[in-house]
Amino acid sequence: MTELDLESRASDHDHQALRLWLRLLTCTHRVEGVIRNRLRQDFATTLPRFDLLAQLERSPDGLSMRELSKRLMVTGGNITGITDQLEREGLVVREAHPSDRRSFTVKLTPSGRQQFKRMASTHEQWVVELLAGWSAEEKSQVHGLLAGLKSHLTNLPAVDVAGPKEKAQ
Amino acid sequence: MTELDLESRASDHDHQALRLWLRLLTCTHRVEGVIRNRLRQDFATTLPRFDLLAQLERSPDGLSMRELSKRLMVTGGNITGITDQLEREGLVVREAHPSDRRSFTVKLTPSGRQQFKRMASTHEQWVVELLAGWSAEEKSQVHGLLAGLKSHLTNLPAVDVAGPKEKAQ
DNA sequence: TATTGTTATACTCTATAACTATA
DNA sequence: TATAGTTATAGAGTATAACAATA
Repeated sequence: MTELDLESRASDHDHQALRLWLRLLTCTHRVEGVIRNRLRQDFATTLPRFDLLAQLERSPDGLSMRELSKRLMVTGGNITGITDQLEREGLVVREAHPSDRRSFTVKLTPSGRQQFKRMASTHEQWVVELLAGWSAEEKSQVHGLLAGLKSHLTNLPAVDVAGPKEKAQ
Repeated sequence: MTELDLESRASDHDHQALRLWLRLLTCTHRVEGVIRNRLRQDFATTLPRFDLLAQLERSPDGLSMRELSKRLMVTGGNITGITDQLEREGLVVREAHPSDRRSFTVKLTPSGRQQFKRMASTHEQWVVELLAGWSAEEKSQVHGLLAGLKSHLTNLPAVDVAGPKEKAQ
């Protein structure tokens, strides 16, 4: 199986960008797949749920549904669904917004915060393990190189960008 | 950094891995999202369909369903579904296997090959454009660095790996 | 009128498992 | 019994659109 991945798609050619992209995709998907599997097996959770909790952990005052939707770059209906699950399980609560009665403030419960911290610490160990193919020096190099790519991607025309369509203006 | 004791250095490296992973994930997802959007808008197709065609393009004698399943690393039922679509659209055909009557050989039709070539060339231009944040020299660096990560990931215990569960033995 | 959030719905992608036909 | 492929089903994960309440 080692040689028969997506990357082999372009192996006959000398197309640098394409070969690089396929290798990048292969590596990222493999790491992501392991993390998804382990989140499910060890914590009975998923990446979007984990990401939502991670956002809340960084915002002790809580976040509105709208703000969560923007940060996770998915549409509101999905945030409603994930929040419903997490609230049922006692990890988060919706609190009434003090001044805007349309809005909720979603917060971690004490138990949710505690559970998330445990998950996050395990998750970080996984990432350390999975990226252990790189030395600290190499990690630093890749991190720097990715900064350049990231800034290039950020300057792309918005029409191309992934995620829900923002209303123009 | 050099001033820190071993313990904080280790912990700093841990955060390094996590930060690097999040940046890697962000960049990859952004590129992937753009490509998915454009495949849908410009060619009314999807990444798995594109990948299946790409495998067939590299195998002029065709591939069995089982072989496609292994190469795309998804289970057989999914290959049946994608192949059904592509066959309905005239891009591929199932041919009887000469000696094994259980098996099909899936091949590109002439029209499918032509259409795929057009898509693949456009797809490559997209990748070139999206990775233009890196110079040729930087692309080459990243490609080399990813080789190290890829080989580390390949040596992970199979139990962790993403994709369908292979029958042990 | 615009915004916040919910509901309903649909589509893609993927997995598991039961099944048929053949080896 | 084992394998190739199909079918059926389920569940993530995501989007769009219509809607109610409120701003």
